[in-house]
Amino acid sequence: MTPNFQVNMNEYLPLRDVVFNTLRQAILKGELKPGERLMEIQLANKLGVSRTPIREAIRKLELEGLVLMIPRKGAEVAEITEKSLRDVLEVRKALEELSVQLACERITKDMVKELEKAAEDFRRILKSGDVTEIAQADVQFHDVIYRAADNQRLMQLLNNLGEQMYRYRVEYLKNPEVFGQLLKEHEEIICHIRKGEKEKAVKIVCEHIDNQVAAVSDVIRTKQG
Amino acid sequence: MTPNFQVNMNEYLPLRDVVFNTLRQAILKGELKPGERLMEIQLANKLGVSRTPIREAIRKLELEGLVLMIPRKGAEVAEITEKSLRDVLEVRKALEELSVQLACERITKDMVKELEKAAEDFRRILKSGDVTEIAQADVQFHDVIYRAADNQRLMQLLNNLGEQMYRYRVEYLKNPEVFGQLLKEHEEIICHIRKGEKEKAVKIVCEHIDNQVAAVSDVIRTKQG
DNA sequence: AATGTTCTTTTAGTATACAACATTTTTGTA
DNA sequence: TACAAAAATGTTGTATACTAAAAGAACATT
Repeated sequence: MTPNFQVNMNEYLPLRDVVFNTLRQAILKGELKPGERLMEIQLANKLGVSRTPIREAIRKLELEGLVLMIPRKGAEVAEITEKSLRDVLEVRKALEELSVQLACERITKDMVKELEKAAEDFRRILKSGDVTEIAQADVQFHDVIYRAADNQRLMQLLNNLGEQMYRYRVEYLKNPEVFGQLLKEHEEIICHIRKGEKEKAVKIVCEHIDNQVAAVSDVIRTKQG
Repeated sequence: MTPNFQVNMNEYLPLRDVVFNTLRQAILKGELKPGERLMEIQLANKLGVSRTPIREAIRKLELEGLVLMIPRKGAEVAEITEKSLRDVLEVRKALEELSVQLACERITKDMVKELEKAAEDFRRILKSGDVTEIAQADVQFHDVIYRAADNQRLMQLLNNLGEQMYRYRVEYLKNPEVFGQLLKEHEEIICHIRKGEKEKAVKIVCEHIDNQVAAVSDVIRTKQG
């Protein structure tokens, strides 16, 4: 179910990737705040490694746009403005549309079953009320759609864009009113995908994202204002 | 008068970025072929630097999908399959659509002028017949549209996706029949953007990309078959 | 007191050394 | 001759040392 987290004990992970994931999570969860400097020696000591893996991890974060490099000065966590978030969401909407369109065309019987199972899991976890778990279950559901779309590159980009919004998605889910809405949207999406009704499925996804855009904008404005 | 050191600052590029650009160009131009191993010491000697900047450059190429890392083995130039290219083009089409849509909504008078100038340049360079220059002028034209869309993230992704196709775009342009077609499409796009005719502009762009998909697929099949 | 200069400290940029691991080759035995 | 085990070779992964540059503090000069 979760190929990304099925960690094989025999599988080797270079330190740079461990550091990369650690720093990324820290940034996305807000533990490292925008504007904060990332000092190599300090981070190296804190994580118990040398500067080399730290540097290589920062190079990757740089290309992801999560950190900003200032020549001969160092790296700092990139600022997140309302505009930068709007930018991300515009792109994400276009790509979510594409993924659901492709899923309609390419989904297999097995994938439909997986999708139904993901929706079932989501429904169950929704009752628990644990925001983190709900967010994860929501990601799972969308991940099945991404895989059904059968486009590696698209999946990679969507995962990336999704993670960029991590902290805001959690805020958004703290409002229990959206639960029912989300569930309904999931059901509708499944229904349309199963029947291959491309236009209708795309329409639902658009609304889905638009709702998020509105909610997230609220969160941002509230935080800043 | 105190000399201005800020200009010098801007001219400074870390070695890793020089290496990054160099390797990237080499891969995109086909000098480094798919499957070829990237050995750090060898590259370091060749470029006259130490291993560190080479490694950091490879980290960035890795995240761009241009090289594939095999743990404890090293980096190799990523294979380009017909499927991986189809994947890229599907995403690119969705994002080009988005960019032209946004451009219709947001373009300024100055930008319209820039766009006309870019089209004019393209027309002029087309006559020279130099494929590399034509490709560059085409990129310029699209770049103006990207900027008019006023979405940083979108621009970054489109530039990246565009570069992935560099070598195939050049092949595509070797067929002089496409020149007239391209020019016509540019004119039409400008016309529609100026009038803010979103749907029509999007339609042209779709055709534009679809043509490229067909042409590139041909090139791939010919090379492989 | 304000300003300018120099020295110290800190940090990134780069090179190199060393260890862990994988692959290949060689050698010994059946 | 074939096959397996062990050594040799080469490459990456990680740590550290060295250099250059920028920021900040202290001191001197006006």
